Amino acid sequence: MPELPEVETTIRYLRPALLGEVIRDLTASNRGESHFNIPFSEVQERIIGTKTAALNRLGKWMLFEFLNPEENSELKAVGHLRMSGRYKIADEVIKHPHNRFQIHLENGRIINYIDQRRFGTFHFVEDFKNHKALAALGPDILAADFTAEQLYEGLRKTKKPLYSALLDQSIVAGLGNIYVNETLHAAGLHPLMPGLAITPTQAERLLREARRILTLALEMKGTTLIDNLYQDPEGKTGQFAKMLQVYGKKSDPDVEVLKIGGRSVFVHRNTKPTFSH
DNA sequence: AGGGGTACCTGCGGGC
DNA sequence: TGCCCGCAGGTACCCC
Repeated sequence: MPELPEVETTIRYLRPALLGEVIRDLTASNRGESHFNIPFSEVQERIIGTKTAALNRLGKWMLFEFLNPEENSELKAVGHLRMSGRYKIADEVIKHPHNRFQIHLENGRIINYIDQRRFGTFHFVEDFKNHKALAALGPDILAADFTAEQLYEGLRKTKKPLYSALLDQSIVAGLGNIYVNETLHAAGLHPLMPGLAITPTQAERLLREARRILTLALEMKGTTLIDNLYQDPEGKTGQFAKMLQVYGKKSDPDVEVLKIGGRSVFVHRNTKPTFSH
């Protein structure tokens, strides 16, 4: 589910709720212990009594930093929402069959982690550099110093179709299925075009359209589709779904559904598979 | 090395 | 109605 706009929206709500607040307790329910990479009792030992010092985003990954004020020691964790994770800020432990764990703050607020499919992760690390997936991550697509030239270099190295190359988080981080579909459509490029066929002009257009779409999606607090699975930490749904041009439009006669790497890809019939520019 | 297929888990909607 | 299949916004791992 969540891609860059949903993760960034989540972080923007969580930051003011978490930063500087002492964690009084951590509880789990509905098999929520499975989200952690160490035994739950150890998670509790480590995190209780700390306060959140930082929360940042890299691609779709969430980087947590906690501080133990007494020992003056640092604790780091890497979180991922995967397909169905979301956080919900409340004054109680939300009654929900998918409420997996809860961060209880000294001020009475409770951060609930809800995840239908339980793919999401909350892994403690010695250092962010040691985290395999983070270490392999390419530049964040919204990073100010990421350029169209870099995107061009990244894409032309692979013979993968553009669709797969843009999903590849080691080339550029942050895009998922929805925003890749929308970006390719807006840029007028066919998902099956080989990455190595990209031109500098096309890479520039791709980056410009991706950033335009992501920025708009951010303003609209992300995309919520089936079952309201994605909600921001205040429980509101993202409004970008109404802006989608191709993603999920399987009943639109102007949109063709392809299968690439086992996933559904939506192409407008105006988008020609001729790979010239 | 890179790329494809599959697994992880739960629930929903469509077709029969 | 009810069952079975396919599908869902992501990544990790195995295999060639």
